[in-house]
Formats: sequence, structure tokens, C-alpha cells
Amino acid sequence: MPNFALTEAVYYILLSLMQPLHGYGIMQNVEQLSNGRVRLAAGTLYGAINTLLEKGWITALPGSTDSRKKEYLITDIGKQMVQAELIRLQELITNGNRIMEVHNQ
Amino acid sequence: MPNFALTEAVYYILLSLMQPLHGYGIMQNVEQLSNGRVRLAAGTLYGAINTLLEKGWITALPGSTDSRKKEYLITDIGKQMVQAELIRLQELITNGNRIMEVHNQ
DNA sequence: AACCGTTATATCGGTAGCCGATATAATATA
DNA sequence: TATATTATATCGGCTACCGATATAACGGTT
Repeated sequence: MPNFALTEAVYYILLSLMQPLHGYGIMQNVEQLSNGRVRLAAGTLYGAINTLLEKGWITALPGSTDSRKKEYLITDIGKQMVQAELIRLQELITNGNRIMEVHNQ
Repeated sequence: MPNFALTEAVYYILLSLMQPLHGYGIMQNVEQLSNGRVRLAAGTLYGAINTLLEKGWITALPGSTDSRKKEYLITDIGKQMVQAELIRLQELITNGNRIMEVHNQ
């Protein structure tokens, strides 16, 4: 019941896949998207891609020109997960601000 | 460089300890604080308390009336971590909203 | 064609955090 | 005194992340 929190890595991977991208492109996009703060390790990225495929939150697109590249895209379910995460994040901030103000300075 | 993200459990534990509380009180407070969404398992709670003590983000208060209860309180460092987390969370939301709007419907 | 740096995917072992179960004990209540 | 609740602690298992390493394809240069 509690645990539908997304990790930062998964969150940014899903955001990146609002456009079609291959793994390495996700890596670069996440770093840019987060103003250089979040750098995905290779193990994190390709591990997460596999679990997200299994969950059906992202899907693999058919072949590209470059035989190395495998492109992915977020699914409708994946988008719903991002929306739910945005709500959860907003709750964290609201609760955090409230508590910090009550016991303030 | 990337990883100063707090887990949801640690975040709510730190918020709870803006007031003096013992472990079990934290459990109840976190559940209430999160509108019943986050329920800490015992292993999570007492494990997190130990790592937070080691990091100096919380401190143990001297004895209470009830010989069972051990009370804790957030430290200045802990408060700084919560403030940093609030900024990180706000960035996640800002980035998320921007991306979701750009590729909108 | 041969070389080389970059791009790209994949796997592995280690570590940390969360969970649920279990154990144990002190306190409060009936 | 018996029982339920409160309270802390530990354990094994699972998942996620990390950094290192391996492998290969592509692009550009000579």
C-alpha cells in the first residue's frame, strides 16, 4: 500500500522517454534535464530499462538505422505513473513545508 | 555527486523529529503526517534511526519516564538535509511539469 | 584499409535500504 | 494476575543503485 514511490533514476528515465530515445540517449538526456545533477550509472540505466519493460511502463520501438541503438518510449501506463508521482512529490513538499513552518525558524 | 536524495522513509522520520519523539511515536506520526499513506515497517524504522544517529542527522535525548521509550530529535544538520531535499523535490516537480507539458496532451 | 576515439549495450559483485516476520519485554488495563 | 498494547530489536530476503569491466559498432582520420 505505501510503496509506489519512484526512484529518482526511474522518474527521470520515464520523463526522458516522453520522446523516443535509446539507452545512451536517455543517459545524456537525464543529465541535461536535471541540470547535470543526476548521472545514471550504466548498471542503473540498463537494469531499470529491463524492469520498466517488464512492468509495461515503457515499450521498445522497432529497429533504427544504427544497428546498436534500441529505442524506447513511455507507455500510457508509464505516463500515469509519472502523474501519480507528481502528486506524491507535491504532497511531500506540502507536508514538509507545513512541518518546517510550524516548528519554525 | 548525484545521490543526496532522501528516501521517503527517512524524509518523514526527519520531519517527525522536528519534535521530540520515540521510535514508536515516529511510526504513528509518519502515518498521520502522510494521511495514512506511509506506514513504516519496524525494520525500516529502527534501521533508519541507527543510520541517522551515525550520520548525526538526529540525536538521542536523555532518559524519559517510561523506561522503554528512547526519544530522538533532529539536529541542525538534519534540518539542513530536509531543506536541501525540499529544493530537490521542487526541481523534480518543475522538470516533470515542464516535460509533461511540452509533450502534452 | 587500418586505426582509434566515441557511442552503445550488457553483465557482475558489492552495498544499502526496505519489508515482513519474529522475538522479547515493559506498561496499562481489565 | 492475566491480557492487550506499546515499544525496541534483529533477521533473512528482495530490490535498486553503483562502479568496473567487457564487448562491439560506428565515424573520422591517416
